[in-house]
Amino acid sequence: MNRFADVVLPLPLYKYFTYRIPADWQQPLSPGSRVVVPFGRKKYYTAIVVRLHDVTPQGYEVKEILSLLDERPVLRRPQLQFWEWIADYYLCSVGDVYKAALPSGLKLESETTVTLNTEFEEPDDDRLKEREWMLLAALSKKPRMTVQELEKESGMHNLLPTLRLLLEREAVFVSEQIKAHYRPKTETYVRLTFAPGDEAALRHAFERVKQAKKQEVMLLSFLDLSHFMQLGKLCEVSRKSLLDRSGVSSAVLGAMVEKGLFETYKKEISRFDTATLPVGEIAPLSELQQTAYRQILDSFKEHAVTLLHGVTSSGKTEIYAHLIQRVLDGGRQVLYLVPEIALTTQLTNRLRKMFGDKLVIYHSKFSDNERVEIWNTLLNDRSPRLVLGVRSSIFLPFADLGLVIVDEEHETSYKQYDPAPRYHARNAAIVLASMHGAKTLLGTATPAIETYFNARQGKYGLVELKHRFNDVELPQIIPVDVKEMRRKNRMQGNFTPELINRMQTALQEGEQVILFQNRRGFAPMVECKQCAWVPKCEHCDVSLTYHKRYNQLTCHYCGYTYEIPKVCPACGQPTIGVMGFGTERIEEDIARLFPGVPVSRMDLDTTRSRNAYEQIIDDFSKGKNKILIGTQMITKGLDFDHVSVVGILSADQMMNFPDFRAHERAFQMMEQVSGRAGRKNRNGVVVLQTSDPSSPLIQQVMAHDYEGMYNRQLAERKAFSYPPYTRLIYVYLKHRDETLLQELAVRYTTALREVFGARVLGPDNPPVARIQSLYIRKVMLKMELAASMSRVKEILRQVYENMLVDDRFKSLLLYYDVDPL
DNA sequence: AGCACGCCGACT
DNA sequence: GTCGGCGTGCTC
Repeated sequence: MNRFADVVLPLPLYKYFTYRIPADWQQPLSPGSRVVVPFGRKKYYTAIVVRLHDVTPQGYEVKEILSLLDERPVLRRPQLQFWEWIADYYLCSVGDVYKAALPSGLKLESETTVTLNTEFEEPDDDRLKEREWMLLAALSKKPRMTVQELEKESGMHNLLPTLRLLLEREAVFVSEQIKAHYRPKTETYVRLTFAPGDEAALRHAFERVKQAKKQEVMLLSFLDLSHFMQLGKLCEVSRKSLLDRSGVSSAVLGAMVEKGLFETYKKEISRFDTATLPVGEIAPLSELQQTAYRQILDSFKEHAVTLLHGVTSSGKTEIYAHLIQRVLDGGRQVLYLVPEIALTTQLTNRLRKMFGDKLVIYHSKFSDNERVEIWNTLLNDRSPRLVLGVRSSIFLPFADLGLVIVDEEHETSYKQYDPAPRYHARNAAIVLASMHGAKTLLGTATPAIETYFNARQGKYGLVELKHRFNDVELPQIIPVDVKEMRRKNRMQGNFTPELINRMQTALQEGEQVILFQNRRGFAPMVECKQCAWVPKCEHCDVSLTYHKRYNQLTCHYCGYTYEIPKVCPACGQPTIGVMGFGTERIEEDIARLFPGVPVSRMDLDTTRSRNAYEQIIDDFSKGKNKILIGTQMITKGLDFDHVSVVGILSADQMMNFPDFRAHERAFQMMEQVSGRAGRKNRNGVVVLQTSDPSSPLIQQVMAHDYEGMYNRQLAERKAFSYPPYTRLIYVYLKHRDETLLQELAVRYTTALREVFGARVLGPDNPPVARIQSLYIRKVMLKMELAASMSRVKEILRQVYENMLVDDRFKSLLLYYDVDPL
């Protein structure tokens, strides 16, 4: 047996730590197992064994593993390798990945608890100090507390020095408790104290309850529920169901337990409904879907990744279902990734009907206990399963993936932005799939430009579905010139007469309306009130952001600043101003324009709770509300049958967003919301309010011309060296002293520039310049595709090392965002 | 990430 | 003079 184990700790540390395996351990340790190890002076962490060896470490004293938590590893084979890939690619520590990957119920952490010594008396010659007094007073309220609780209770900070003094006096005791988060759910069960089928004992039991009517009822109920007479059956009944069935109080049951007829015990149960569900039929595919299905299978023969580009409502889900069925039949597992907001009951119910209990759902709103159960379910068997999950479900312990589906692959919520690991679940899933020898299918109506580029280059396979299911037509899009309406003074709040009229007609006919308002931008922008001209950066082709503090315009790509022009360069009028936002105003406008019409709003504010989102959707699809106002959220995976009008309140806000992906995003959003109009044999209309109806993007949206948008964007990306022609890495620097931060950021950027030249942009002062009292600077790196990423990362590490020569640099917080969105 | 050690300003 | 604030370094 090996003597040492290298482990990952759930900390942002860029190395593995070596511990001694206790010599007397009988059970063999294996990589992927959890062990509890001491770390630092007093902490204990759950670490994961990465490898075992016999090389005695030099230069420090090795500590011993405290305990082994698992008989069998909690990770399956490619998982550690997958973690290492993510850490390496996204420039973070494996510990960061570990933290994100494992449900916290599987990560025990030590916690210091403080206990009051009741024997303690204050000595006369060495009085307690005030802080000591206060601490003891707080502790006397509850003689046993964690340090965190004590901090809260006493209202004091920095307790540890005081606590140490008290410890020396033996006024308190402290101990490290290892806290297990996961608690299996239990239920009380009841069984008879004699074996099933023991007729004599049963007769005797009836004798004993003859005098007690209620007890007799309970006994009969038990026999009924437990099928006592059927031999070979396990005779147990949950306490709850027994009480329900018999209609007798729990006191009666208690009396029978006293008599020694019944015994009760706790049993671990699943938090999920485990009733075996019938596996339903999957609807046959239409001819077009059938063709696409075959094309996908063909494509998989040559490509590990295939893009299914199918217009909205073309029935992609049915195609997925058939592919899933095929893989499950082959005995392998499937991961079906969806963006957070697309995981609706509409979708889960459909899949439940098709795949019954083979379907496992993994949602961020599940409690931690539920997540542990899902983890264990996958860990404990390798049967074919379909996992429907959000971003983080790529970390589940799959036994044998045969297929990964990434639905709505263009969705930006697949990228984790904060905290580390800053990974893209679509791209990571592709790597995961290849580690399993599985295929990946990316599906969307509006592919990310990077993805479509890969497909066009032949790196991915490409299958297109250009028609909607049942030949429903794509909605008609009517652009309305807001600028003109404003000039003619015909706007009513944010609404053009065209939109109001369309809404009126729809409502009169009993139809519903969806209004789409892009999320309130956090980057203030400047525009010409007269002609809607928006200033752009000469070098980056990106709208400029307005910095109130300096009364300047900045490009948040290259950091270049501009003065605000006094008159508009386009129309010559002195009408330049900061763009207004009016999210809540929409609701007010509606109340005035359509008094009495029931409205609901769906955005981050109104969907915080676990059920609010479902509730809003449910109310709307049942017709309780007639108008739904929403942000991006409403664009996802929702099928409403009575929506005939979709209003896009301001295309400008999306198009002018200070981001090189603004047009791509705007197109995707508009195309996706349009898809909500007119389903079920009816055509819908989309009213698109814009100040520039003739702009190419608006034209492309009108024609549902993804290709056109793609080609035009690609040309711009090439001209300005953006992805997919380059790879981006952002370096974030944070410090609470802004002057120092600025100085160091400039020095860091200069150092990077010495190596990478013009590929380095910045430092930029992002619009959200301060988070939690830390100021932020952002440095951008644009690398050619041909550049060796490992080399680039090596240089980044090197430059950072070199900077550390200056002591002040050590207090700087630095992290990377690879392939940022 | 914590946690301990060590050096400086606001109180006794 | 002491105490507690906070910057810095280390953790197998």
